Amino acid sequence: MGRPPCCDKDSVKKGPWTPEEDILLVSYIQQHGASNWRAVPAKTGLLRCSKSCRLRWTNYLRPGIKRGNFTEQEEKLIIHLQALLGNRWAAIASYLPERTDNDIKNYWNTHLKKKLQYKLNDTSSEHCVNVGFGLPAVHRSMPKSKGQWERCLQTNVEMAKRALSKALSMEDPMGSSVMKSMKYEDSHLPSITYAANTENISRLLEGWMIKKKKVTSASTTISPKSSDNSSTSSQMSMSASNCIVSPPTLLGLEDYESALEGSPEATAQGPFQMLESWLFDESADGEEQQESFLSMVMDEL
DNA sequence: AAAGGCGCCAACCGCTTGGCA
DNA sequence: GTGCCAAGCGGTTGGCGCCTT
Repeated sequence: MGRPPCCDKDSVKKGPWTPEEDILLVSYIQQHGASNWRAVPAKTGLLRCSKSCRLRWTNYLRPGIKRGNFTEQEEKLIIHLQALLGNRWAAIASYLPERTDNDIKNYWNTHLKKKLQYKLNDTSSEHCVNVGFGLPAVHRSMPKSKGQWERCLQTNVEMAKRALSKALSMEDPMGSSVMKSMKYEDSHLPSITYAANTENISRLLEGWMIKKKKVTSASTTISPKSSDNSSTSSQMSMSASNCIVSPPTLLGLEDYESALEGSPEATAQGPFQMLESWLFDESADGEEQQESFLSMVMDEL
């Protein structure tokens, strides 16, 4: 007994979406909002399953999505965040306004992973941690012996902290530009580079975006993707924002904490203290701490 | 010019999570 | 407490286009 299919597979269309389908979906969502996906195929007449509709909207049609080449800044931020969070693409995407988790995941798998592997091969393999900025996830480069493993872990934690520090640093043009763009996103619209087949849709949505932007521009809360351009897309990214507070899951919490005890950085003052408790203390109110951490960082900018 | 290889990315699959009755 | 359903998420796949021979 396998899992039942999410939809009636015989009558469901698969493969690339046509512009006509896109328009049907967009106009439905304009009228009814992006909720109750199960009803979407029936109401729109689309021969697609609800999941497919949701995915199409989330990844390509929703306003405010930037497509095309990743900037160097975005690339660096992805690398840093991947080192911190692992393959939690939704969490990473929550720090990159305008990019979807799918996009980031694809970019990581096709470009960044290879790039980093190449760099790693270039550098010495004698140290247990070849992890600088741009390293794979913390849990990836685990040496075999326990002593090595612990040293490695400590270094990784420190690296991760440094990576975030760099990403958030005022001095670092990348960090500041990213954070500032998060803060002031509402004041200047990004250059949207939709793929050819969605260009028309984006034009179609333009008026709607402007209308929605007026409603949301009052919001000044600093949290990942908090300044999404539309109320609908805010809805869509809500879950992604919510999930960023969990610590990496492949290593035990105790391991992280014991590793931190041995690290001089563990006693660091300022934002890192909050970052650490945010990262490592699951029992705490993570969301609240995350908010205050980010607010603190933003205040410093 | 043609064929095969390869990389990229849109879309799918299926597991997990959260909400509700 | 339990089961069901909808939605979220990450891994994987398949097709298309570009590159190389």
